[in-house]
Amino acid sequence: MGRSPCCEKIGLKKGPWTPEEDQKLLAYIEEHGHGSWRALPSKAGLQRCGKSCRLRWTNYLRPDIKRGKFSLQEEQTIIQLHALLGNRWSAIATHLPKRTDNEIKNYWNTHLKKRLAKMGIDPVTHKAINGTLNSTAGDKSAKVTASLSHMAQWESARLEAEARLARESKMRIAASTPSKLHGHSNNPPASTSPCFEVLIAWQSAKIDLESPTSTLTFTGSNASMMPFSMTTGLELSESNSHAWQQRNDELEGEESEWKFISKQQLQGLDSKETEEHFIDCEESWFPGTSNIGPGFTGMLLDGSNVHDTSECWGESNNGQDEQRSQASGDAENKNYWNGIFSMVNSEQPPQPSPLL
DNA sequence: AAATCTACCAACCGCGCACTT
DNA sequence: CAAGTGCGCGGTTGGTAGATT
Repeated sequence: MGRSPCCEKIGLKKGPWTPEEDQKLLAYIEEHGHGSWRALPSKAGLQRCGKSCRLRWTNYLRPDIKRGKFSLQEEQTIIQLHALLGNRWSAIATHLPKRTDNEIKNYWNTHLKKRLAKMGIDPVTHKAINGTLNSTAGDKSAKVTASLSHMAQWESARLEAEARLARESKMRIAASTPSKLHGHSNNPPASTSPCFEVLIAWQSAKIDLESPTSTLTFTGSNASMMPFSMTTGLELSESNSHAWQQRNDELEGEESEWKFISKQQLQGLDSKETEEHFIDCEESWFPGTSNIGPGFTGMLLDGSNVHDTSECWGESNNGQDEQRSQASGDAENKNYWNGIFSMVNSEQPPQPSPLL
């Protein structure tokens, strides 16, 4: 289908924004919200395309933007998430509060990509280039690659859930308390808790988990197996509740330490409390995750870490102890996903990677 | 001092998706 | 269902400042 230009190009200014233009845009959005970007420039008295205004706002003028040098932790997060997600900068940006996708993309292209290349790591695949890295890491590369593939798959599912939450949250906010500064798709408002729904998505997905190496797809249809509907937030019919509880009970034996949040627990919490509750319970959901290690980057770059994390992710020790491996399969599966979850959502500073 | 190179990053462009008509 | 519209995303470009020759 053909596409009309986003705005009349004739007579519209391009190029760097002046302080006066910034001031106009800022003042207008602070007073009215951005509303329709297409209509904004004329209303705000700007000779700019709406798209340009949106870009200027989201990448520069927004008040919740952190500028300046990236910290080591931020760098590591970017590398780890890039290994998981590839060039999905907006998705990566959701894990780096106050950083924009554009800024992250620029930083990757100008700094991190080159640095990885220098270290002998392919910045696209995050794999060693022709055995540049030590042999231990090379030996594990197949496992790492397989894990990567699954992590990316599951992270995509997780992001779907996050995106859905953001949309619904936005709608709820719009319906209840009109907010002037709405529509920050790159960085969902801090007051919402992706963590909550994300955990549900992870939990529901886990139910279908066969093994860490299984090839499965998660399309969100698993919502029916969740303790409450993804689409309605905290709703749960009695029948579904019962069915869920049954499923929960079935899993209880082998998954005893996996905690499920009851409807009553959920309803008794407001959003903030809910978030805090989940922060609190994260430890019990994912016991021992604080010792996951230096994260994916470390695993990629450091052979010793490969060993450590492969244990966390449920890799058996090369069939050396088949029986024990079989018996501990469930626990390993659990640790596998615990490790991924911990890496992606961990709030604690990762240990410095030896090669960074 | 001037010319050239390099790095950086704000901004632009085109595409695709979701929603509306 | 098709066309139109708005918006977000990712790739790319172009201007500028600093470094080097």
